[in-house]
Amino acid sequence: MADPSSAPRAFLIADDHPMVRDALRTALSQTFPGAAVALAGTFGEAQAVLERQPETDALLLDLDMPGMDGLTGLALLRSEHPTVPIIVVSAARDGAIARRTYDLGASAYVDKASSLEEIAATVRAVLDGEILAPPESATPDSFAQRAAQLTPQQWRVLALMVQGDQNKQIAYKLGVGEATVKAHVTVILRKLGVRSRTQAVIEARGLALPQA
Amino acid sequence: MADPSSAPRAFLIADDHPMVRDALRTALSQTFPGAAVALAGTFGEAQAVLERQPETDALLLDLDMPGMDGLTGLALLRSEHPTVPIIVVSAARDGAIARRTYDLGASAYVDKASSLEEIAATVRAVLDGEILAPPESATPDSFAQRAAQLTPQQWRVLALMVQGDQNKQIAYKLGVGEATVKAHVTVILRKLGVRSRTQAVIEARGLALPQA
DNA sequence: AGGGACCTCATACTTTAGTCGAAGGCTTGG
DNA sequence: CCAAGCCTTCGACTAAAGTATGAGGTCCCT
Repeated sequence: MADPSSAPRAFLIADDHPMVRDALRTALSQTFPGAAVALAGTFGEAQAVLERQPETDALLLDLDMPGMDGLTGLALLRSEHPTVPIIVVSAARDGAIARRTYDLGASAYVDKASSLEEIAATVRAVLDGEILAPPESATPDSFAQRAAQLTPQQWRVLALMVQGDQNKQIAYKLGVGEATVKAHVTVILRKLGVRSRTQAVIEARGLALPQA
Repeated sequence: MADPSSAPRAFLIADDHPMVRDALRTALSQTFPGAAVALAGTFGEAQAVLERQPETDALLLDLDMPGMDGLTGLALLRSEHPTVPIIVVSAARDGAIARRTYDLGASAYVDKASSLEEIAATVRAVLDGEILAPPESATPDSFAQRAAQLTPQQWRVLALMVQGDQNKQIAYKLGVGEATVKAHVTVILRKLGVRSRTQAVIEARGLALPQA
């Protein structure tokens, strides 16, 4: 470990709690001297930062952030920037969620109750190329797996569907025609294995919040 | 106000997230040099610390901590140590909760999304003897209120909508015509103040699983 | 240069969703 | 009694959602 790999690291911390951001930034700065740490407090900010800085070495992502509906946002970031490793930092001590984050391509999952040392160690492991073991995907046909088949634009459409937007509004927000949105919706419904927009929204929301 | 009151301050931070504890401790140490900051990760620990150190100048208390049932724990601490000002630090951006914390004797309520500077300012204000005024009056019309106006049959329809059923299926399950179901849906949407079935389902599910 | 995945859009169509007006039953109070 | 109000029901109509087919464009990989 006597590796002074002075490659300057670039990180992005996405969390809506300033306190958590500060704590994580401090931890990363100490563990990786000279690292550039970007901060984002909303889903949109995180997207913008990644857009400007695609070479980010790791993204520490909080699932409970304004603008991203739980795992939907994670999936969208993953499909937009497949090369950026994402370390999910969540308060949910629910094992099921952890498993689904792996299904959606997260590199690691750490509980917010972890110490900063543990988190730093996890980041280091991810930078070393490890993908912390997905604990045996039990459900062979989980919704998360089906959802992982969506393309970036399809995720964007789904994200807006989940917010209750209609096709016309989605088309406007994405700057495309309504026909295009409909085409995407059709594919989304087929990929998710549901028969209506409402069912898709229910399932996608189930990604964010544990089932009832 | 040019008071270099060098009286060494004593604080207690009660939060189950180590990161949050660290961040708050750092903030307090910088704002109040020489301050003694105790930490607690559970309700029981907080109780023990207060028992040993009844002269605590302020307690920063997270409502979501193991051992205390939300506001119940706050009330208990208040009755055990009426002289210790309590600053509630919560993630719930629900105005109703904030109001109730004041009812139970909290000196201040700050959102976890606040910056460390804001929190430090709040602590200073409380030390100066202020009890921050319980702000806004009301949740003007919560979704629950709106939903309470539904008739029994409308509730049945909504319950099936929330499960992803289509009007035709709902009609069959309730033994009525599809036109009837549609009529109910129209009224439901108006009462809930939404413009589409999807939005109604989103809101209704948020009612069952209260969370962000 | 070709194949493939993705995004885009148009047109035409079927199905579902949602609105409007109206009727009948039911209870309540003047 | 009977009128007023609410609930339920429904048909006819308009709007939105979803499907099918085809097609043109970019980008990337081989």
